[in-house]
Amino acid sequence: MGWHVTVTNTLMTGAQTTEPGDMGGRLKAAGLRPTRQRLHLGELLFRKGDRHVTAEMLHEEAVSSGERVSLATVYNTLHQFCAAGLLRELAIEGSKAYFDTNTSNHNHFYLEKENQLIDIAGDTIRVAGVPTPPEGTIISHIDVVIRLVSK
Amino acid sequence: MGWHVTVTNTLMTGAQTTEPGDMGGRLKAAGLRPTRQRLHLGELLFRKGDRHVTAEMLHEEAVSSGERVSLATVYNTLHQFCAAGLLRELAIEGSKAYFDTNTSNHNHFYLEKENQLIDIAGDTIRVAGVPTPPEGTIISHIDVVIRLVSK
DNA sequence: ATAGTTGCAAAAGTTTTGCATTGTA
DNA sequence: TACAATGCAAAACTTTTGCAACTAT
Repeated sequence: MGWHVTVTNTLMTGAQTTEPGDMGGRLKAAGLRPTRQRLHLGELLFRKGDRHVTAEMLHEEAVSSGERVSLATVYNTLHQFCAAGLLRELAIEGSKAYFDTNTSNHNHFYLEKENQLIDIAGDTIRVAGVPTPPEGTIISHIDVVIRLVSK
Repeated sequence: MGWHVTVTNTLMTGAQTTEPGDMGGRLKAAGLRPTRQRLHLGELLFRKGDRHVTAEMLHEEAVSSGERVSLATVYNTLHQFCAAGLLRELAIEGSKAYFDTNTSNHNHFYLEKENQLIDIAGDTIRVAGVPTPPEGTIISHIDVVIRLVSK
């Protein structure tokens, strides 16, 4: 059995989230009440193009920018946004969840030293040779993480 | 630019860890003193073929089998084994580290419902189209996790 | 002795839960 | 007024650290 793979070389250029629009509308469309905290967190997440944040980072940012919000609410909001399809959760490192504002199919470089994630556009990397999944299961999604170290 | 990939379909059959041998020797070879706890944890890890464990799971197993050992020591031991190249740490799920007794290059199915990992032999999956890493960095390692859900 | 190592109690870090409060109809 | 949804303090869970006890010269 053969296979053809066209190799491209594209990094994502950021800022291709669905249009920031008015947060209120977006939240309602997702079935979430547009509360003060959610509006503020939504602005922080989606105003600046594609982002990879931890709960701790977003909380710090919210507090710095003047919003009174607890870390617990940031966690709950991030999970609600995930459930609503506005965010995707990434497992990159034990004991710390990252949330990605880009929910389309794509992959990541991870710079271990800097704890930094860089998007790789979804049509760049090809994965071939995936075995048939065990009986009774189907593939939900394939994660590829390319771990980088300093040269 | 073209590419050929031969698609195989191989799951790992387990029990292909480097020979269990005597743990004492293995630990010494890795530069670790063969203490009672390390010997016992090493037996649990390497006697049974390839395994994917969390610290909590291994601790529970050790205690059940009669060893007096704290969870902290299990963590420390797992990390020492990793540093010595006897184990590899996997980031599969936020906030829980898995340790794999198979340190060779291979990939994983992850069954979300059961929290179960299944090895896929290293020569099965091919990843093509990886972009050039950012200046000053090199690829240390590519993780592919195929997430499964019940049909 | 003593220099280095080990194992664990306690501390730190991360995430989830329970419920008083708020918001909506 | 009733009913559901929200936000956060507190609880739970996961991991790391500091140091007393131990080991091997």
